[in-house]
Parts: sequence; structure tokens; C-alpha cells
Amino acid sequence: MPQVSISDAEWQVMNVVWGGQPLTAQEVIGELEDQAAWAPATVKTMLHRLVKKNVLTYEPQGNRYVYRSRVRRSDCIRRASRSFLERVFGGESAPLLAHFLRSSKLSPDEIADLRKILNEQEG
Amino acid sequence: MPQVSISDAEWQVMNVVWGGQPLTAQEVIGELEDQAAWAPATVKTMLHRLVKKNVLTYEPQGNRYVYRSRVRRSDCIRRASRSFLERVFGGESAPLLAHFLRSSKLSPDEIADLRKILNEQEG
DNA sequence: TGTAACTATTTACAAATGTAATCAAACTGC
DNA sequence: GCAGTTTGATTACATTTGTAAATAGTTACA
Repeated sequence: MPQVSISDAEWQVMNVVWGGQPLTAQEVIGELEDQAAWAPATVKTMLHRLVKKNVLTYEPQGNRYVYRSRVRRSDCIRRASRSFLERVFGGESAPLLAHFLRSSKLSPDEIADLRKILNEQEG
Repeated sequence: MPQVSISDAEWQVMNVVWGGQPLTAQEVIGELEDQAAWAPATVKTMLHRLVKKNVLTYEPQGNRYVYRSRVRRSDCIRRASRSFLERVFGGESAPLLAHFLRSSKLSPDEIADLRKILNEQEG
């Protein structure tokens, strides 16, 4: 059930959760303190909304709650990517790829990997 | 002044406008009739909001108004792409590229073009 | 020249989002 | 055992977004 959409700010929270799987609210708040300038209450709101959206679950662990994602990151990435491709590039993958290839600075290793993927796509 | 952000639905309108540059509201509505199932009033709202956001201008042409974009599509694409990269892929281009390369079906020509860009990136 | 048709402007309104404060429950140290 | 502190739950509120109806102004046909 990968249903509702994850908002911009919610993605930041999810990225943290996916990064360390079962996390307490406090841990999430700690991680985000650097990245986003959010009040702790704001992060809590995000967590609650994500629970309501069925994107997160929380269970008591000892005396605290820990949050865990119910959806795989890869699924969310797939959905968000499809939507972005549609909206901004009218569904055309090639221009999207050209854009990101041009605007990214890639290491030789990364270039090699991408080339390999391209080769696979060809077969 | 490429400032405020363009919402999801607004992108659909902008894509039409960029497609045919000076367009009347009616023309935009006509184009979108197929793609989106919007009431004409909805499209008008979009156009007005985009004007308010300084993304579109409109000038009288004959007895009707025509709408024209004030921002280049490429600029908007750049902004939206950067934001997407940041939000969904944590700013890492290589995984983004890998994802889209894998999930797209590309024609041989497109593959050749992309390979060429990769080569340029290397030099 | 009155009225219908069209076009543009204003107003509407619920849901989602960003951003948080407050209240209540529980735990902890004295 | 009580008070302060930590944590979770509830409530708040302005803005943006999606979706459109209503109204006012203008054009055009009869």
C-alpha cells in the first residue's frame, strides 16, 4: 500500500528514518537539527503525519517509541521519480537524462558505472 | 527573477504555454482538455496565479488577451531538477541517473546520444 | 439596440503543507 | 512522594494548492 504522497518536508524526515531504521523521535530531531532549521515540535508533527499517512509505524521500545518505515524507500523513489518525469519533462526520459548528465559532475568511477548500465539497456 | 515555485498543476499549464508561446486562455484550455480533466475555470485560475507569481504576462492582442511566459523553461527545469535531486536522492546525481537509466526504455539513438554526453563529461 | 454568448476578474472553499505552541502523561532525581 | 523535565498528543494557524462557481464587463448577432 504505497498510496498517499510524501511532501517535500516529509521527504527530509523519511530520508533520516530510512537511514537508521528504528529511530526515536529524539534521534530524528537530532539528525535534522543540522540539515533543517526546524523546531523539535515541527519534526514531531511530520512524524505524526507520516504515521497517519501509513508511511511510518511506531511501536514502544522500552519506555520510548521508535519509528519505522512501512514503505520501502525504493518504492517511494520510483513513485516520486515517475511523477517528476511526467511533470517537468513531459514523460520524456531522454531529455531528463541528458539534463542531469550535463549538470552533474561525475567521478570517473561513476561514469564507468553509468556506461555499464547503458550497455545493459542496449541488449 | 526566477523566484517562486511552480506547483504540480501549474506545470501542466506552463508546459502548454511554453509549447506555443503566445496563447489565449481559450487555446490553453483547449490543449489541456485532453490531458487534464479540468473545468475551463480551473485553467483560468492557474493562468491568473501564474501571472501573479510573475511567471506569465498577458497583453491584449486584438480583442483578446494572450499569455506569454516570463521565465525560460530551461530555468524552471533547472530549479525543479535541483530540488528533486536534493529531496529524493539526497543530492546524489549518480544514483538518480542510475535509477532513470534503468527504468527507462531508450531507443538506440537516444542511447548513443547519452553515451556521447557521458564522453564529454569525462574530458 | 437588446440580449445572448463569451471572456476576464473576483470570490469560494476544502485539503494539504509548513511551521509550531500548548497541554497532558510519564519518568527521574531529590 | 512531589516537582521539574522529558516525551507524546492535541490544537493552531497562515499559506499554498486543487478545484471551481459567480459575477461583471465586452462583443456580436439578431
